[in-house]
Amino acid sequence: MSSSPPHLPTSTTATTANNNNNNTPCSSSSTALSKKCFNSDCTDFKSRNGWRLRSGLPSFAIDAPRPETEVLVTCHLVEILNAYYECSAYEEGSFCETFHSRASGWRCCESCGKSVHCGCIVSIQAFTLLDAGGIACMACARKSFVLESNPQILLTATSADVTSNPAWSPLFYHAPFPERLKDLSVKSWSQLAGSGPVPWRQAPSLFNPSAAQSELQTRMPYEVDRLDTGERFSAPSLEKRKVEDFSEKFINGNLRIRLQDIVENGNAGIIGEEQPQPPSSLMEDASGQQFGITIPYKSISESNSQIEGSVNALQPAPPPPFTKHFHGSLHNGVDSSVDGHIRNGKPRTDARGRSQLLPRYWPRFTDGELQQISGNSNAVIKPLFEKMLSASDAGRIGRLVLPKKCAEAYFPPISQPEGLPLRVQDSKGKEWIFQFRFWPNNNSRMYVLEGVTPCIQNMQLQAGDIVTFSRLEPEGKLVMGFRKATSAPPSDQDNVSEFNEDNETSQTGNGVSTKGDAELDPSPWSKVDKSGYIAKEVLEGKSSIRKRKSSTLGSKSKRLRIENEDMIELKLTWEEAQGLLRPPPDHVPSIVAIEGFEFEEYEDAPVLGKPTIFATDNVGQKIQWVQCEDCLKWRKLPANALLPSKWACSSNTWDPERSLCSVAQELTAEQLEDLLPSCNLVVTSKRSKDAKKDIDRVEALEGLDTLANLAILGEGEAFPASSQATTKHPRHRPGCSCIVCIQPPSGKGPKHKQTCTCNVCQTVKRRFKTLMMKREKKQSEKEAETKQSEKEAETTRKKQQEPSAEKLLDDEPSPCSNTGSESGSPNKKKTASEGSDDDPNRMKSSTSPFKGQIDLNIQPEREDELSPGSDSGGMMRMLQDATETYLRMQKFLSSDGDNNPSGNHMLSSGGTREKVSDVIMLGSSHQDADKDHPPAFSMNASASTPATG
DNA sequence: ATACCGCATGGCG
DNA sequence: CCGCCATGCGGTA
Repeated sequence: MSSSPPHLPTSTTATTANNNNNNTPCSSSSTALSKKCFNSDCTDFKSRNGWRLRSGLPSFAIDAPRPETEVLVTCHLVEILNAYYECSAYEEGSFCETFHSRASGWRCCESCGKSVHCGCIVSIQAFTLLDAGGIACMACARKSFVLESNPQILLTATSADVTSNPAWSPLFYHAPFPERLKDLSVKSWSQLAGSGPVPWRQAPSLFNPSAAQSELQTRMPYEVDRLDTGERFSAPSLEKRKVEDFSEKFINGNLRIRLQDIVENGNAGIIGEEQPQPPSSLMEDASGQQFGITIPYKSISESNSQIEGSVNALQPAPPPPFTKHFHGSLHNGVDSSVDGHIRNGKPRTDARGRSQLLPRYWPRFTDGELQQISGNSNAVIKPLFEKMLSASDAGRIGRLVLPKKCAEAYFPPISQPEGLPLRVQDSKGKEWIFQFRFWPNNNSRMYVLEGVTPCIQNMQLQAGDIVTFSRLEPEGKLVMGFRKATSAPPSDQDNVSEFNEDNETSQTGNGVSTKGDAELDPSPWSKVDKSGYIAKEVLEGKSSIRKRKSSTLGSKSKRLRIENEDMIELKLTWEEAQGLLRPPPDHVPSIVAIEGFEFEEYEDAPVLGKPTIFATDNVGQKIQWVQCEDCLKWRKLPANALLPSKWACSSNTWDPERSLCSVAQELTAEQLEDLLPSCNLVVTSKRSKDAKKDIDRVEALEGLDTLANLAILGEGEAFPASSQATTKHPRHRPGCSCIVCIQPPSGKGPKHKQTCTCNVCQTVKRRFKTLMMKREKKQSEKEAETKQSEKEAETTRKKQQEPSAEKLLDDEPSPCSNTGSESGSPNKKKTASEGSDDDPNRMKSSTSPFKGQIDLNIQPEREDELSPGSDSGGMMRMLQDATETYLRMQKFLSSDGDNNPSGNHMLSSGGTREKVSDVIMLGSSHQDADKDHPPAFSMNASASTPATG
């Protein structure tokens, strides 16, 4: 199997392009890009996100413009196949005007006369093809974009030169269109799709080779029949639904193309058709226009030369001896060839039936597949359909469920359930005989191929792989090929990669390879795509297909849409996260550009920057607040100050006066309080202000930490992080900082030893440590709050003179006694919760199985999120560190004025909340009898005395 | 018990 | 609501 792009940028082509053109702005390496925009007019070239060819070739593998005859091709390809046009002009859609200005392909809007370049990825959304011929710019088209009322408009398409290149359509799968263009592109695509490159329509001559041949002889080499369907287009848009809606209108409404008219008159205004390419090979198949194009458009003749020229130019070799005419046969939906397929008194397939073959069954043969199918013969290959193997199909039952319409359209008619044996040749030329039959099913039929197991096994197919059916003309032999599943979650045959940009292993095998199985990827599912998606997890075996509809477009589409949204979200946060990366001290990073991304490369691991709080001071100057590691005081720094992860007052070179921890904090507690929420981070706490402030801070840190996490992920994973799709549970969104998400996908990459000091591992460790510290802090705060609550409760009770009703459950250290004193750090003891506990806070603090111990030690046990045994080794060490930090924090908080004494967190909410006593009780008992007043904690002045031994 | 066959069921578009 | 089809399931060999 050729893993190289069989379509256009075959490796040969790409290589040739690179070799032949000294202007190649880049090396052939995929990792070292020069940064020159092909657009000579570009003045705003920046490193922007590009995408990778499905072949895995660098997206810039296609060369810069070449001689005029190739310009179109080249530019299209370049545009289509790569994102090298990364200038703003490209993104803004003005690329054509700046780059294509001297190229052919310009047309004028029939309405306003505006020149529009027809045939590049940028312009594709800018015009629509008029039914009557010519184009209309989108502005004009929209004016009359009343589909139902104006059947004239629709059929958009690309200009002839574009339509000649079926490869461009896939671009929509990949092109990182600016969001604002998406809708437009979708619409355009819809139209384009509607005009649809459908090489593959009903094969009236399927079992009538002569008919096919005659047709072939009367048609252009690249001619392809137009389908009177709106469904036979690949729907690369991000929202297939739109496309489908459109197609429905297309089919059912006035937009329906009158194929017959087109065919007969040749000028029905329908432009070229485009072969829906297998998404897995979209990019590779730029030269696959052998599917042909029918361009009844008046300019077809003039375009044909271009087309052919383009094709030839793109092919690694001169036009193959064979012509893979993917001619569709003419039919108006009731062609005679299927007239014999009468079942139940009605035509076997009516026009609509044939025209409504689901896109997922569209054949998406790659050039390589076709070539290999045809071998060196002059056979004409007619791709019929393809189907992704379901678990059932690939299972041992040996029955391959055939899409009904496909079966009825392309397989011999059968009238008896027993069907008939069907001889099928596999990609290696081996012949198999399957029983083609059907089952009555709900007044319908369910077609199956029986006895496919040997073949399936022979081809080493599994669920998720795709079997393709094609036909050799004129002999009419059925050929069954296959395509190993893409590395991406293929999920569906149509639009397998609507968004996924993974192109590297898009075709791990194709069933038409004649090179034997050796080239088959033995574990196609284990491949990890660029986005980190582990297909194996998704589609491995039956489980992946188990949910039978999970592989349908819809669900996948939704999922992908979500992922796409996530990608956007992640991208944003990624950028933010980037801001947290700091070079190691005294390190000057070298800048490397990888696929459009600029990276600072450090010899040492970059460190996570100290999270800071950006603000604007009273004079309007942008500043940031950073907290000293040691004294926990907040210091004001210039906004542009880059801080290491560890920062202390002593590093305050910006404000020498405050470079000592002893210097008072500039920020008042109130200011800090105001400041912290300004982080725009979620504050869910309903606690008192004092508590809230700290919570906020924690939240802020958490948020930052999450960002840092992204950095971690980005660091460890392939860039760009924004394209990473999580294979984690849906709950784990990008940015999720849970322990699961911060781990590299299982099975991905080499295992990291515990002693590994790689960036990822170190970062993860840091992350864990930070996590622990945060939790320590939280816990401590809760403890303090709880204790305070108890104190107040005690006080209240004392005041109420009900002390005797309380039962001492446990000793509790006094947080008050050690305020501002490290030496007084309490050996807090938790009280076991007895009876009901309406106080959620206390509930939490009471859940510890540990009593009478330093609460910090029980932290890991209390943390649901953390498995106690998850890191038994370093846990205590981290906890010790955390403890130190916590103590410092306590000290800081306590000494930071009266506004936020940590021990004074009043739990203000909750009607049953305990009042806080300011009296330390020794040996007093809790009042647990009263369920409305859950037992309060008693305080033990003897903090060092554990209650439990 | 197992495999196969044929049909039924139900999710989903 | 309907049709498709993935899969379940009972009957049979």
